[in-house]
Amino acid sequence: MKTLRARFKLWLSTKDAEGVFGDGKWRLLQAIGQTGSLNAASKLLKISYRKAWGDLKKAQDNLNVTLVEKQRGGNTGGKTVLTNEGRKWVKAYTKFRADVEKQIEKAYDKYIQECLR
Amino acid sequence: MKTLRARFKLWLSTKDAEGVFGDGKWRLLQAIGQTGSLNAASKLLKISYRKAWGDLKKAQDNLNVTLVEKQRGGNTGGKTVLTNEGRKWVKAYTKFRADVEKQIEKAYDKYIQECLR
DNA sequence: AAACGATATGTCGAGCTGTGCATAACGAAT
DNA sequence: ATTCGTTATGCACAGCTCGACATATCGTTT
Repeated sequence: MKTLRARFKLWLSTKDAEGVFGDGKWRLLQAIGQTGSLNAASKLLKISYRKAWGDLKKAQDNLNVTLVEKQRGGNTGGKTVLTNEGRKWVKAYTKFRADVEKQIEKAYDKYIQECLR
Repeated sequence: MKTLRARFKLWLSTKDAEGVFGDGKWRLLQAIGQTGSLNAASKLLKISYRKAWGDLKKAQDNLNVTLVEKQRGGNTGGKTVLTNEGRKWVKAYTKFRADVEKQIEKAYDKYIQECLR
């Protein structure tokens, strides 16, 4: 038996749309929070701007929540910053995800490790 | 805000191979247990025999565990049945998965529901 | 008004995964 | 020996996702 480790993906869906919020969008919001720009955030995460933009749109459209405030123009070209709502989501998902990860580790030790002994 | 629900994917990986065991392979083993045949199992799950066979191989190769006993030939053509080891894995993963699902529900209620109120 | 950099959005191609198809190999029962 | 249904395995094709390009738009600053 090789050494195993539990892995997971976690996300939220609505009735009509799958993957409305998850790790990717969570990281994106965090990066936006750090950089104040969607463009910079995409570079930070090493994903295409195209995808970052699409992900953000998908989240906001389906959740009907304003996560960020976007602004075009200006000498800096524009910016994208988190709203309070957006920050609240980041915080909530951070806790959610951390808790789930921990529980999975525990469940793994309890049920899977058992089987390998 | 639309109604949300938490979703997840769960699986096990080794250092060299990703997705060595997970929901798909778990269901496959269950189906093999029910039908006594890899071919029948793939039909039951509505996946191609090609994939079912590949999945099973991947699991066994990477886990170094004999999950099933395969037999070719005979008037029935052949069969595939679970070994004790295989049954043990099914049971362990069943509990593991159920536990994780429950914990995720709880974490969702605790951290996400909170945010939406 | 000109310029600059970020947002906004469509499109084509590359990569991955799974399905379908084709073909062997197998071996107990007849 | 022939038959029959299953396991075994390669390969070409379809669908989907994401990345790379290509533009268009916007609006503050100079």
